Amino acid sequence: MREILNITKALSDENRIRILMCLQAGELCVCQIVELMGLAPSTVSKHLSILYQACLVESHKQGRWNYYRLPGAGASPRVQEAIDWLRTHLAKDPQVVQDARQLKAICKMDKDDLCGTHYR
Amino acid sequence: MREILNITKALSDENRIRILMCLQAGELCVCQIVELMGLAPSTVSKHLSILYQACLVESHKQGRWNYYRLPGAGASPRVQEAIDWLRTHLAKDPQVVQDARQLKAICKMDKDDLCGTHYR
DNA sequence: ATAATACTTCGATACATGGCGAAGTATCGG
DNA sequence: CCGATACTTCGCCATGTATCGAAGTATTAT
Repeated sequence: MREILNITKALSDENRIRILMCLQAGELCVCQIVELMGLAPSTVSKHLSILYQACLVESHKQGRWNYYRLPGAGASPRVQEAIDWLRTHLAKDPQVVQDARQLKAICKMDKDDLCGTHYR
Repeated sequence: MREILNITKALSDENRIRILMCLQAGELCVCQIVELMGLAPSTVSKHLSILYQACLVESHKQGRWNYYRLPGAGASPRVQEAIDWLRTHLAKDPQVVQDARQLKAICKMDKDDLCGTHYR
């Protein structure tokens, strides 16, 4: 029950769902997600940690950058099915489609420039 | 997105998930759910209205009793899949199993006696 | 009608959650 | 080592949510 609730609670916030949907395109580093969502880095970090606790994302550190991605084939069925459910029913969602479009632009930007705009 | 969030928000509370799982056994009237959950009738009513808004339950009135049940075959895939996901991954959950057991006893009780204990 | 029943809605309260900025941590460049 | 970078954690505040009891509504019994 605890694990199921971790998942449903994690999915009960629009911003966290948007983050998950964006990760369909491949792994992203935090600064890219911050840019996309237009939220404070600390807020995004919190969202990511909630998704991580629920096993809805995996992360790995590479130098100064933390990358997050959707869980791989080794993930539990309850997690995979939950993500598949979202993918299926949000594929045409306007917000999700727009995020995917904006994400393409963000991925073309230089990562150093990106982070530079979030901190000073 | 709104509909998906209605569902995930509705499922982000343990008591509401317990209610849904109990309805697998068939439709129940509010007083039976109140007895099972050990919550105030007003609280249960609120939970049921949230589940109803999310289309996760259907209801019909029969005299003074309001019955709630899981959605039928006409329900949207997103709702059916969500409920199936819960069923699958909570089938052996201790709380869910215990609720199912207690529910059998409650269904044998007289409905008038049941409601009599919740109001005065 | 009147009273009782079976809820639902309302109002208040306590706790949980999302948001931010500031401070802390880990890594890299010079 | 020292400063800069890329986060994460902490502390705070505003909003949202779960809960209850009280009041309101609809139906049935007398």
